[in-house]
Amino acid sequence: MAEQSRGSVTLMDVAARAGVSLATASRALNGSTRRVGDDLRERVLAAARSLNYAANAQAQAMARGRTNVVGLVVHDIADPYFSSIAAGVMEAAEGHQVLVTLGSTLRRPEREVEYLVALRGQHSRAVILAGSRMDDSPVAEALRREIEIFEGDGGIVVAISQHQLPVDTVVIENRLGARDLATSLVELGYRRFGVLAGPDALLTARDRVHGFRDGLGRAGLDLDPTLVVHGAFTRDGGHQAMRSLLDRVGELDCVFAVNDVMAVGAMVAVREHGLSVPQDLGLAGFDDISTLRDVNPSLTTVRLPLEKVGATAFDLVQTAAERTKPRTRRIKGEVVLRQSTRPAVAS
Amino acid sequence: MAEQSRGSVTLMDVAARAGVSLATASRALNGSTRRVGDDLRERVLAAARSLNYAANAQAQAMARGRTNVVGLVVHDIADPYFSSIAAGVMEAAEGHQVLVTLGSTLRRPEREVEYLVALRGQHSRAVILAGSRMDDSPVAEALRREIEIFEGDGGIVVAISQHQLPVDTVVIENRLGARDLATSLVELGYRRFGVLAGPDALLTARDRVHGFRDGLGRAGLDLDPTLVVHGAFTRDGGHQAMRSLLDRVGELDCVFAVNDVMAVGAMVAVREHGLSVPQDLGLAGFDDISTLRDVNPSLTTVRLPLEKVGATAFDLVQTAAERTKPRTRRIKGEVVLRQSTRPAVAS
DNA sequence: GTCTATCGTGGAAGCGCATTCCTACGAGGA
DNA sequence: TCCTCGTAGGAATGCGCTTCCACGATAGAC
Repeated sequence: MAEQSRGSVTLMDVAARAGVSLATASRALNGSTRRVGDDLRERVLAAARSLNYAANAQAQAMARGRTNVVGLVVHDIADPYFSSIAAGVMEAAEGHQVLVTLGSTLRRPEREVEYLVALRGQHSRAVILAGSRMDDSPVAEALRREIEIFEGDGGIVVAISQHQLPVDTVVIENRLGARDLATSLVELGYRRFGVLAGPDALLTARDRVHGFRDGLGRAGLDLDPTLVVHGAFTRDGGHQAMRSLLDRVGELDCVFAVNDVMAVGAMVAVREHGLSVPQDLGLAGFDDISTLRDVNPSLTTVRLPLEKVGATAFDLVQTAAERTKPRTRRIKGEVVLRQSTRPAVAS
Repeated sequence: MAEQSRGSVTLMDVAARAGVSLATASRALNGSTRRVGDDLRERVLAAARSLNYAANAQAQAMARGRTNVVGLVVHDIADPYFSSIAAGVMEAAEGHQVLVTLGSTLRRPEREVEYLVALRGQHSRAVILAGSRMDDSPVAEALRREIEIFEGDGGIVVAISQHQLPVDTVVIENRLGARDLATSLVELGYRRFGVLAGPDALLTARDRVHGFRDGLGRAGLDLDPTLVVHGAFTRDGGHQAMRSLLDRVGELDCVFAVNDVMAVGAMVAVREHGLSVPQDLGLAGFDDISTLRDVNPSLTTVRLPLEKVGATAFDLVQTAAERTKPRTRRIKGEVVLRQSTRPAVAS
């Protein structure tokens, strides 16, 4: 029997209908340290139900002085890398009575700061910054400053990617993964590598290049700097970067794109050029984006458990109370060799 | 010169530092009908800046009686279909002073209702339900009821997909798109079709099958019901469904998967069976998911402007005040013929 | 049988802000 | 010079809720 009154139903309405005080109604609905008699509790719950009562979350937040909103800030939600992480966060949050709000910076780093301010206004319990750090000191400085304020207000900040900020961080082992990949590729017999390196300012991209060079170095190989071309971290970026490498394709036997999306773009560029992967050129990516697992030839890459990354970040949020100093959780990637790097090694 | 005090900075702190009253500080910061002298305004703004003041959003919401939170509820944020829509919504929301909160139902329809309740508690200005309606009367009934309550509280509800609810809706022309696709495939010379149909309860899937059958019918062709197999709306669902069709592959010359993700799974199944697309079998999908545009052979599909869908939904939210009855915005798909349906027609 | 913990309940304060109402002040007309 | 009107600033109220405190009743201890 829903009784719709003008405006929304308040706790007072519920209390009145149940014939109890505001305090009792509140205690019955949200359970507190105080106990409420069974009969009254029942009456209150029944009243709430019949009135379709939904507690006003802002009023609760104000009265309690805290909320259970967790902000998640990503660079681009349409990018499967981030949407996988987001899915991991949301799944982990499931059943924990928290509301996840999602912000997308559209790849503009200064928006990260804006979101942080907005989330502070919301009195967010925590914010998860899920994107590569940038090599951009003014913005980084502003971010650092705003984080300090946010934490000063009692908020929790968790970062995903590099440990560049003095906060709990889920570190993705980009260097290690790229190094292992390089090692594996050398084992397969490749010797002359090109790299599609992504934006230079993006630390994730840079780490992967460094790690890759490292791995080659351990095998006694050099990476020719002129064969490292930068480009956007997207499919088109990979496509363009690969094209600019095509006239030197004779000097290469394998190309490493610093993420899968770029690798797919590169694969198209190679094909358009009349060459074949892996017959004419090996190709490897990074991330193991699940929607790209079925490209043909299937892509050699470094598998990153992205949903686990998100879940780990959420776990850091949940356990932040006990921390005394910034914690680090390392997530490793695992090389997955598939068809794009040698017919014989088809997975 | 940030002065960090215990707890967060309130408007009262700002007013005190500027040497004005609370009321004046509020008016200076948010501009109201009333004017504030220039000197005082300057003082207030300077004080706010130096204290790193961020207005408490819940307090504002409570005092004003409304918020600028817009809830977006999707079935699965890791699915590129939904993440594209989400990106469209968020981009459209950019600069409109609204906070988008994202909920993922993990494909459990009853969670849509739960989110609606939570968002009502948040006093959300609006909620966008971005997922196919289900053919599930108890849940649908509960949803309908909760929508009524939500709207009774002054909230705006916008749906994306089918116009099954009495709310503003962005209708995706699934039937029309599938019909056009069928027509195009018949023009290409295909005659004997199989369909990987997705879950039967999902109206989006069902509409696409119906539309496809419709298109065939117009060409005088029948769709053998035993060649329509259901399965999950995912890559693996497509893979399995295709496998179950493989023993009858001799009776087929083309398969329509009701979305791209399933089509990709199907393509793998076909390949694993030792057959080739399109030489042995044509294959078409639906959605034109951008990350899947580079599969090889490239996929014939129906392009859906998903970001535009999201943007349109947001526009409906923004213009909801003027509506007198549920509005409908129709978004059409466009057939894109690529390599998966005939070597000669490579795009 | 009285006295003191204990527990369930109600009253009321206060969270931070927008906003209404009120006051004081200055300017302009008579 | 006096009165009136317009305007800028301040005090106070209330949004819906949690929680501290007070109070009465009940139960256990002596």
